[in-house]
Amino acid sequence: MPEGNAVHRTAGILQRELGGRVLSASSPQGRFAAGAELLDGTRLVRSEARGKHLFLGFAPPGAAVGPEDEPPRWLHVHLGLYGTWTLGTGEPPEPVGALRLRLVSLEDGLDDPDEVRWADMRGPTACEVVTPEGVDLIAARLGPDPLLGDDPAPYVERVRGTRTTIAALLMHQDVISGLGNIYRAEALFRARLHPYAPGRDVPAPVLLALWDDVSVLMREAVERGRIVTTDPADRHGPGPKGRGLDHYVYRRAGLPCRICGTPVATAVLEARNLFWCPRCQAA
DNA sequence: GCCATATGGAAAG
DNA sequence: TTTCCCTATGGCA
Repeated sequence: MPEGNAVHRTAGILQRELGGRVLSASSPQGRFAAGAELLDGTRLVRSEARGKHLFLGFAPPGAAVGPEDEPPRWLHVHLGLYGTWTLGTGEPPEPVGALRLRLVSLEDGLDDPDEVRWADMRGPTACEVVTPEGVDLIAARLGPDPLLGDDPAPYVERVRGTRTTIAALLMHQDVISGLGNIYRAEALFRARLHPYAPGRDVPAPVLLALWDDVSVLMREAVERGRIVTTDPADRHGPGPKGRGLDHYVYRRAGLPCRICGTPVATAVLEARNLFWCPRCQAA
């Protein structure tokens, strides 16, 4: 259930665990059988993320693919809301349920069964084999990604050019890519921005500060494997168990704002739940 | 253990 | 605008 941070993290893990290896690919569920066949027996040579999209580059096992060479074939994955990767070492477990794709390392001469690596993927919204041009086509639909160190100018320009609310725009992947519902709510709170402010009314320096803020937060989350947006000084007081102190307003409807105590407000915007503090984020 | 909910987006209608 | 994908988590019994 990833926002951009989790996708970038997964890309790194897959690169580390399976990168450079020849893999078997299968679709126990059957729904990706044709695609898996195209990848079966090829080598994973690249693992990259852009926004919430994951791209795995594959090349024939014998081909010399250097850092500059473009893999001829890519697996494009978008996990959507339910999708998930599960990785492991050793003998992969018997496939259970709707297993869309299984990748298993196939190195000749490996005696140690623990050196077998596998990766299972379930429930993705998108899972397809595409050409390099196909990758470009998908990337062209995406706005700048804070985790890639992109130039934020196009994002600022898009936001400043419309009356659409800032809360809606932060979720539009063609405006800024990688943010999801948690970062939307938390970044707006940290900026003390009202979610319904029209994009054109938000000053460019404020938009740039928000960009810088999520860049740092998301980078931390890639390392940590978990989204924490509260500053340490604000991480106090009674709260739900577990991750209850990680956020300022996300999923805290009706609970007191960590800063001012006002009950956190909620509304549905473009079919997604929105959370904000009506006092700290005054109109 | 059961049940409601959801960090998303594409396809269908 | 609604439906689908069909997993994982957290709260509660």
